[in-house]
Amino acid sequence: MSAKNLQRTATSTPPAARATIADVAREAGVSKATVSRFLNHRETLLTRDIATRVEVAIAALAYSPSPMAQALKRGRSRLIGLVVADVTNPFSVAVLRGAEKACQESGYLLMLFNLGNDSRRESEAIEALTAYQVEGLILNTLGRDAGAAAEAARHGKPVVLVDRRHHDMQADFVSLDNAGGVRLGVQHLVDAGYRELLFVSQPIKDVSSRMEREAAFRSFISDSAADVAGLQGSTFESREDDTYNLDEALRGLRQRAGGRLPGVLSSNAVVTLRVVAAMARLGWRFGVDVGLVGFDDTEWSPYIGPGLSTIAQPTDELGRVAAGCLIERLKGLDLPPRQILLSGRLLPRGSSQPEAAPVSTRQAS
Amino acid sequence: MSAKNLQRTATSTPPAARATIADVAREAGVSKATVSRFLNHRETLLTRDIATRVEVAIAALAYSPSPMAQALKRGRSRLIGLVVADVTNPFSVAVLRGAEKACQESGYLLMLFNLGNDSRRESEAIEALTAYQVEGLILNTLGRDAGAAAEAARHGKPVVLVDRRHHDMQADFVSLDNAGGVRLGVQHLVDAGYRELLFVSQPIKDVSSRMEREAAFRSFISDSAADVAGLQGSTFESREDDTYNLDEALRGLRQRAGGRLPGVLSSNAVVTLRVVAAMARLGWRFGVDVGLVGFDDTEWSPYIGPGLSTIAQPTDELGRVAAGCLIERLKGLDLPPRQILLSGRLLPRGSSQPEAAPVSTRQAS
DNA sequence: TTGTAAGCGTTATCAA
DNA sequence: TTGATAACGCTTACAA
Repeated sequence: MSAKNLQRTATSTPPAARATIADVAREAGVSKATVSRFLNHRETLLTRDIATRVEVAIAALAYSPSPMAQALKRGRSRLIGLVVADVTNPFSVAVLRGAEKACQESGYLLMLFNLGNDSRRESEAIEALTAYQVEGLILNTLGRDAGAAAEAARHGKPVVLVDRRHHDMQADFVSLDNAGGVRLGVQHLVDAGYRELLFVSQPIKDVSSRMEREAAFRSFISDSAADVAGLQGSTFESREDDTYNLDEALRGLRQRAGGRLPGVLSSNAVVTLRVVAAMARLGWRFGVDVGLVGFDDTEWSPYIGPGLSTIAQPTDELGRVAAGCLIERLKGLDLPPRQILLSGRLLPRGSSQPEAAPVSTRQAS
Repeated sequence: MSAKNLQRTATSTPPAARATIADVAREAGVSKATVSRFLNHRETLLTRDIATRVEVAIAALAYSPSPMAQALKRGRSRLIGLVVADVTNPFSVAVLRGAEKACQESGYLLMLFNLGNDSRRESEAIEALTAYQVEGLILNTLGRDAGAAAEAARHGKPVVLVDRRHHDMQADFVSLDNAGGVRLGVQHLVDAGYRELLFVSQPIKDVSSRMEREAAFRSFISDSAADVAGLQGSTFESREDDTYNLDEALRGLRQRAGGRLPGVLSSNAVVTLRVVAAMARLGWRFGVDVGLVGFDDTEWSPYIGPGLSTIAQPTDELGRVAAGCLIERLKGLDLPPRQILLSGRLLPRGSSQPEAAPVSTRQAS
């Protein structure tokens, strides 16, 4: 037993260093190369006797290889970089969660970089992450500064985009089927009798998912105009803290509706909350005064007013699939860029029922 | 200009390798050591002439040092490990956000490991993270399997605990002032006239923050019994999906209250949501039928019923302070373990007003 | 002030 | 089948 080993088993608290491959080699009386072979090619190439000696030594020293050193040597780090535009966004968190899980299951660790909604830092993030030799990147970002991600892809690092497309980037893309989700929501509003519809989103800028949802909304309205008498639609972009214009937009909506029922489709949970706040300010009731269906189901959706109808995204699934795509690529899958669109699920609740239901019939998800 | 450099500037897409210190040395016509000195000791030790040559070469090759190699050599990785019991928990996310920000500001990157509420994987997490040479750990975990974290600390890696104490662990601890928060909440309920109080929490097990809050609740009640006529308190542990017992607990509360006002103090956002669901099932109104103050302010708190009164935790601050503590230690600060308790803030809303207020007087945070 | 060389913990290429 | 030995990209004695 080596001195190091004694230290390790002793109950005193000297800052015991991790055992290295050299320690194991010494302990087992073999060369470092042999230990390395045991680790990487286990069954093949090794005498039974030697193998067990190494095995014992490894156990005795509680040795585990240094991923850092491995990364340096192999170029592979077992690290995956995740860049999110905003960790505060519940959607991002859910993706994060799914991705982290999938990574763990495949033995990868996640390095996280949060942009805090400052899209200028995107290349900084990608830079930092690639410096650490991450093997691939999952991006839930705007891709404003296209160079950075493209650069990573050019370095041969696979990239997966989640929810937000980058303009000119050839990469796997995982997202909700936005058009389908919109159809689900709008059709539901129409079926419930709402006719004057308003699509409310955050500023659309270059966020692909918002653009797609708005486009789908517009085309649904024009496609259905013939079949559904009196169906009208318009759109509104809500800015943070600009309560005035949102209130006005809702007032306008009701006015335009006239005798018809006014309904809102909100483009995500953040917007939904703003609409909720506006309704409270106006003293209006969901369903009765204005109908609502919103993207993103949250834990609190069932408990706001009569319950908020939502289009739930399979968020965990999105994260998991994104990580899965990446890991497939890392395993060598060589395919042209894929698009994977997952379907949303409509959860109808009181906010899309024109007649107020008694409180006790609220339905949870 | 070297061949490598040409590759880099060309617009074709060969998987251009990152420039290394050797490339820079060659380009500048100096030794690797000189380049390294320029990087680490810039001002001192270098001739003006050589320094600029190196500087130019670095710029030309867009060189940046490999943190992996640096880590291997120095033992320091500029990496901080964060282990959270559950990324789904909004509190954890908020801490995550604050911590990530502080880390970024100090040039550290965060490696994330989510336990998904499986506390048995805690040592696995710490193991994985320390293998990557993280310089320190931020733990928002139960610390059931005490060995792992203690091991890390013994390896000389500073550890900061957030929100949850580990039983026998000597480490910096950052948390809400739970006792103060409870006093804030209970005093508010008492002032509003509620007399029969119930503290509802998730199963307490070994979660220190829950234990502390319950203890504070109990002692507040017994301390105030003399001054406040008819003040009574009890506690209830709510299990997931066990709606029956929660409903019963609330019914019991109202029954015990008799002519007095019944009030609930819920121990975190998760529990608050369960209480909200129970109230909906029972068809009771917040404030009027049962008063409520809950730990954790959320974006949706103002919009549930008459608005939920909450005790807001300075979550971002907690994360930032935790990371700050760690970074101080990494810079060499040598102090005995500290406890840093931050105060909560009471946000009174309709749920703690015995008389129902008109909808329009809801106050947002 | 600069260069040479050893070494951090691995893996891979060669001989043996 | 096993063992030296040379990298991987960097830092740091030690020499010059």
